[in-house]
Amino acid sequence: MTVSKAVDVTRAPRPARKEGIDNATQDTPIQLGELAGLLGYSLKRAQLKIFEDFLRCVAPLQLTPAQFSVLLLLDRNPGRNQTEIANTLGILRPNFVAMLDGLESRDLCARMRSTYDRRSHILVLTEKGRVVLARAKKLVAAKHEARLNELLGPANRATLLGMLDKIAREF
Amino acid sequence: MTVSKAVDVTRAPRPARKEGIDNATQDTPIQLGELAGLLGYSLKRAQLKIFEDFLRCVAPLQLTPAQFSVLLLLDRNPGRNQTEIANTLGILRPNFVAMLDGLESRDLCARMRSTYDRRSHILVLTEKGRVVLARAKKLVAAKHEARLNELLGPANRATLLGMLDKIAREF
DNA sequence: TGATATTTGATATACTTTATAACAATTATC
DNA sequence: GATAATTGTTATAAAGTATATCAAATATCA
Repeated sequence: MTVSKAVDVTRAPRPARKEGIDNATQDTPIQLGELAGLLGYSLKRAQLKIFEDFLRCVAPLQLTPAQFSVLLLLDRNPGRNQTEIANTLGILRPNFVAMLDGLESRDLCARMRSTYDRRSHILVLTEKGRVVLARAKKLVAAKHEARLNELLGPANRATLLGMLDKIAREF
Repeated sequence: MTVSKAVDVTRAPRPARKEGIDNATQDTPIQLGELAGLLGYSLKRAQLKIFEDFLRCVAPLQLTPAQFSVLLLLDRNPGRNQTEIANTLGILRPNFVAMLDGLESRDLCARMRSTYDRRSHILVLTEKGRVVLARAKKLVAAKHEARLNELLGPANRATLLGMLDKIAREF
């Protein structure tokens, strides 16, 4: 229904050539044009690639990047509640509930009512959570980040990280 | 229901101090820890920031980054069909249909049946589409990319772009 | 040539991510 | 002590992303 009437887009029907403009360009690669200079475009494509690789590397542990980041934060910051962890990661509190449900049902972390503010749930890693996190760290370092180092070199990798952090913080 | 029993996580109830571990850490900023060294994490945060800014800068034209990228490709690559454009942008063909419906309903582009392969829809920018794209390019260059140049400097921006492209292509 | 396979755009559908409003329980404020 | 704010939660919706399937059209090849 959104399809317009059939129109010949070829500049002119040339009987001598068998192909119109749409066929003539078929073997030519599509030009990205100014898209190749757009930082946001490259950023998005690179991010997708890196998340794909992260998922592959850590597949044996069935952890997404977001789940891994939660476990990391819980390990480094004991005694924090849901709101604090979610805010730090840019996760909205309502969405963090289901995410924690998943981690808790796998016995990777636990919620405990704070005795000082009974509204809060203090988040802690379980023993299994610590084990899984340790394994995940090793996989990420040995497979994921190592592959990045191989591609960019340590110095470039550090430079890249610095610029990305600057954008994330100051932009 | 997923909430575990109330447990006091404070190491020991010390009567002399009014605050347990969960309260004592409340004024301390959360430590990102190794999260700060994870490229994927910084990449994601930076990408979100950049897309937010893109949306702000181009808000008068009501274009998302994805829509902008489609218009750019159509302008540079006349005579291509939906599959070619969608594949280039990493958009799945079924999802590209609704996206094109939106652009076509705003008279920014049009589908035309190819006379050489009547299965295909040749995509073309409308006159309005060209005008809107030109305005969008100016907004992006003058506001969005200019701000990035200000933050990073032209040389660093080019370096960043190069590394992101390398990741997107070779990783 | 004609039967079979492939391609194209489209529909239906589902899952994930992200976003907002509202609620009960609890705590803070004045 | 009344009112406001916070916490975790539920419900819900809008995007984004993914797969299977279909009819029409084209390609393949025996």
